[in-house]
Amino acid sequence: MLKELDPLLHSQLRLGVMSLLISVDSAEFTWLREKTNSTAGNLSVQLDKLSEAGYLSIEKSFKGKKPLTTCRITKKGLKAFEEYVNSLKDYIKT
Amino acid sequence: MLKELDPLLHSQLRLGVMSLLISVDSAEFTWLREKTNSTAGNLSVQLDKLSEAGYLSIEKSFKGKKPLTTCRITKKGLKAFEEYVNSLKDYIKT
DNA sequence: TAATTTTGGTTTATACTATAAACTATTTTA
DNA sequence: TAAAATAGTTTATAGTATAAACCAAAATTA
Repeated sequence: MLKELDPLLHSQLRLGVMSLLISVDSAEFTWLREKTNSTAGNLSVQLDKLSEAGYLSIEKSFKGKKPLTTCRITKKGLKAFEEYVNSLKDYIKT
Repeated sequence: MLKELDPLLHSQLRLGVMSLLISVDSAEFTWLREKTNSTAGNLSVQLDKLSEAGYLSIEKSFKGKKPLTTCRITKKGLKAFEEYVNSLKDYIKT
């Protein structure tokens, strides 16, 4: 029987964000936006969802005088990501 | 830059169906329903979508006196699946 | 044999989701 | 100082996944 896929991660943009975050210490909102090629609004919403789930932490500060949103994957997020990938493998092994 | 993920395949149930279909010659509705652990209604809708996209073919016949829906992946479907998996790899390589 | 349940689905209503458009506040530029 | 750019957030909407409701026939049961 095929496993369930964490619906929070089974979304192109959120998965992209998590994927990017696992390979860096932290990432700025604007960088994530560029890398995922998403709109700011969509990214903002999806970051909130991941944050509320405890999959990433968001820190709001300033870079000079401009707002700066910094994201970091959490332990919980990493675990969820790994589990998701693991479940997904059943679906994509050809 | 992360690639687009074919939205038709980026759905748990549809991906599950396609995943099952690549390893068999053909599959009956009821078998797909059991394997994916889905409701008949949901499966019916998702099969229609895959069929309309040309990703699978649906043949309706009778097994004895009972209706029988048989599904087969198409060449187009196989190609789309392979492309999806390929794109997905960028997201999940850890 | 009449009523009930099961089988094998389809159609449809609804709740949820992703997404972009509209907006805010500040800063930079012309 | 007016206009445009930056760095986002909020919100409206279109699209999607899903199950509930439904249908017809067959099988079972009483």
